[in-house]
Amino acid sequence: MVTIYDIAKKANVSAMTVSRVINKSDKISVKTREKVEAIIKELNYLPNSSARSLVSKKTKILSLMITDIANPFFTSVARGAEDKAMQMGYQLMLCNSDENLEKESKYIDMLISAGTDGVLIAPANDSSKKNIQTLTKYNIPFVLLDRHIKDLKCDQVLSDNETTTRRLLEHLIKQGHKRIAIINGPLDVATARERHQAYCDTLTAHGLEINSNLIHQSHFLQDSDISKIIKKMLDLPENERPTAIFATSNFIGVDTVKFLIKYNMKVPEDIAVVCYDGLPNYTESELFITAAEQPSYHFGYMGMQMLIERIENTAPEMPRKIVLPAEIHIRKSSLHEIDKNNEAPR
Amino acid sequence: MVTIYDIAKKANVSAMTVSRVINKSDKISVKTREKVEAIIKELNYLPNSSARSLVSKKTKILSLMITDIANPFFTSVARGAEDKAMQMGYQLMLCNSDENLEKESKYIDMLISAGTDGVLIAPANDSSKKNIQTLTKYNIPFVLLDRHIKDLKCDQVLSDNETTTRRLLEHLIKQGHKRIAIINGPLDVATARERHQAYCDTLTAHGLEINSNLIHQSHFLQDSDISKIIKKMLDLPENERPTAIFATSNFIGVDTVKFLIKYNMKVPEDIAVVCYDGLPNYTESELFITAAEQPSYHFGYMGMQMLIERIENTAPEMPRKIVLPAEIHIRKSSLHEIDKNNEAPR
DNA sequence: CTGTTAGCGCGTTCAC
DNA sequence: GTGAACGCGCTAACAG
Repeated sequence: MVTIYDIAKKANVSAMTVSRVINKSDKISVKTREKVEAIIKELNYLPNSSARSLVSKKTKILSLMITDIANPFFTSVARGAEDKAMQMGYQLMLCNSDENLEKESKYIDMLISAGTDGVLIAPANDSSKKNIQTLTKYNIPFVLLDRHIKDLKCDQVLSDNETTTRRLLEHLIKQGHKRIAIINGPLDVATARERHQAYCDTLTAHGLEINSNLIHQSHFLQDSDISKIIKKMLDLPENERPTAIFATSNFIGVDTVKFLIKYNMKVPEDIAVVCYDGLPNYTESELFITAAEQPSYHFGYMGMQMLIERIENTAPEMPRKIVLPAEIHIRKSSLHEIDKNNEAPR
Repeated sequence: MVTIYDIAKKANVSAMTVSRVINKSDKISVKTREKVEAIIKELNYLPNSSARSLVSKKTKILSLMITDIANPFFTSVARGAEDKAMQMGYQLMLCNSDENLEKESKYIDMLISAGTDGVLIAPANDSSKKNIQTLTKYNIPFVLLDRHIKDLKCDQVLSDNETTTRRLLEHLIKQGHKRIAIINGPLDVATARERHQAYCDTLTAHGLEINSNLIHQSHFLQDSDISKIIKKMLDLPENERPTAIFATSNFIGVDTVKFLIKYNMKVPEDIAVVCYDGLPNYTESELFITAAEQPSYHFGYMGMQMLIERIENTAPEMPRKIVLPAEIHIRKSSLHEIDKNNEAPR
């Protein structure tokens, strides 16, 4: 391994001078700088980050903690985060918590041990607060991604859950739907809770009843057990069955449609579906599900930007909150005027 | 920051004893071990990886270099790689080269500087050899992923390009197709080259002519300019037009179908399509494109496993080569007996 | 402008 | 079983 001493010896200068050249100190004569730089190139010298970090307490490593890289939302977040990190001269450490607190905790410990400069984190759920406070104990800056945590003062980049949910539901209401179900993630996750609240508020505001038979929780991972939930709702008497379903995540939305069809329901004729968050259009066909498309790349990109600004002390003292709007794309899964006569009296 | 000295002082032992406890040395009395362990827990001590690395020359950081995390193939690879790394107590550094040699080179330098213990790498192209040799110069183990590089002795986990290509084409040939086009990635990428070779070999073996008007190269990123290529082929006289197209990657396949439809061609009636590598089925509908589905998760998982075995010296001296088979899924895009009379004489 | 000294936190080496 | 001294590669602080 080549060290600054090897360079120093060959250049007839001290190690300190080499260090100064590497760190672009300006108090170096042009002649020695050029001499040293030439030898650095010749010997293919690359600084040892461990040694540097030991002194500087900085690693130039940032971390991204997400709950599932297989979810296209987070894939795109990762892409954005990585682009920004790279651009600013940082490396990115990737961590998948699988919505699991213990895994998250283990990762946090590893990240602290590795000396990460900062963490962009989508917490598994509200109890992640404890894991995040471990970061605080070590003075490691972090930015909350997608999922808010109560009473945690920090930078965050979030989705506009209230507005987006309301707009999706009002689209359904405008189509004549009165019995709208929600299939949600666990309520100890902020996004699920906020979407739940907005769901209740919007129905109430439009004079619609909130029926607990139409409110269901699953989870956000890919194999969420939607089948049972659908079955349960289809078993309701016809005049209590939902005529529309609000799915609060991409995977939930896809599975909802899948199982509706499996149980011989027509979408949107029998039951309409709208979905919070979209999926990439890989297929040749038109997209089918009405979805609130999120700017996922920017979640990662802007989250990283805030994190780096925080680390490099170019950010204002005050915590910043970025709320990214979603774009509602109305598609076939919700485009069907329901038959008003079919509506049973309440 | 808590150090072993803080622990030592509180436990009335030397730092060395603490170090031995942490590293699970057996030459420690049970009593002191327990005392030290209690204080470690109490003080939330986490070892400083930089200091450790400086001494041990190991970081417990592995790296994954891929060309695009937005490509579902690599997303899944990343998932597999991360799972294995985590399981074995390593952290994963993620790098996107964007099929770009310079970006790849810059990343390699960063990784060396960061002291990565090993790299699982899908090289951008044949010229990546130089970047990879930099790793060798620093004695950093690596495993080639997906893309072979000539005369590079190393562990590799690859796709069975020859067999898979042949089976896809023979399926088309069996359907009666005689003019089969190929839309490929750049030929300085091993997978593209091998699929090209297998394409030529298979056609020849079946007595079909190899027509340069039906051989096209684009690239593997998402916005590959397939439109022009399709247009060019549709501009051929009817009796020279392809009746089927072999797309050598998932994104190419999707775009091929998309633009065929855009130019008013019916798939598969006018032109059939088969594709090397699949895409996740997010939609409610049946998948459409006939595809060779690759076990992408295992590319990552097994690649990491080989890498770790190499690092921990539990691997045989000899380089290992794992070839993972793809599963051919025949779907609608290629299920149409072509009209034999429509075949022009040659 | 350049060099010397000391120390970052830990593990290796060699004593006891 | 335990401890003291040294050095990993680098940079901050000071000296010249």
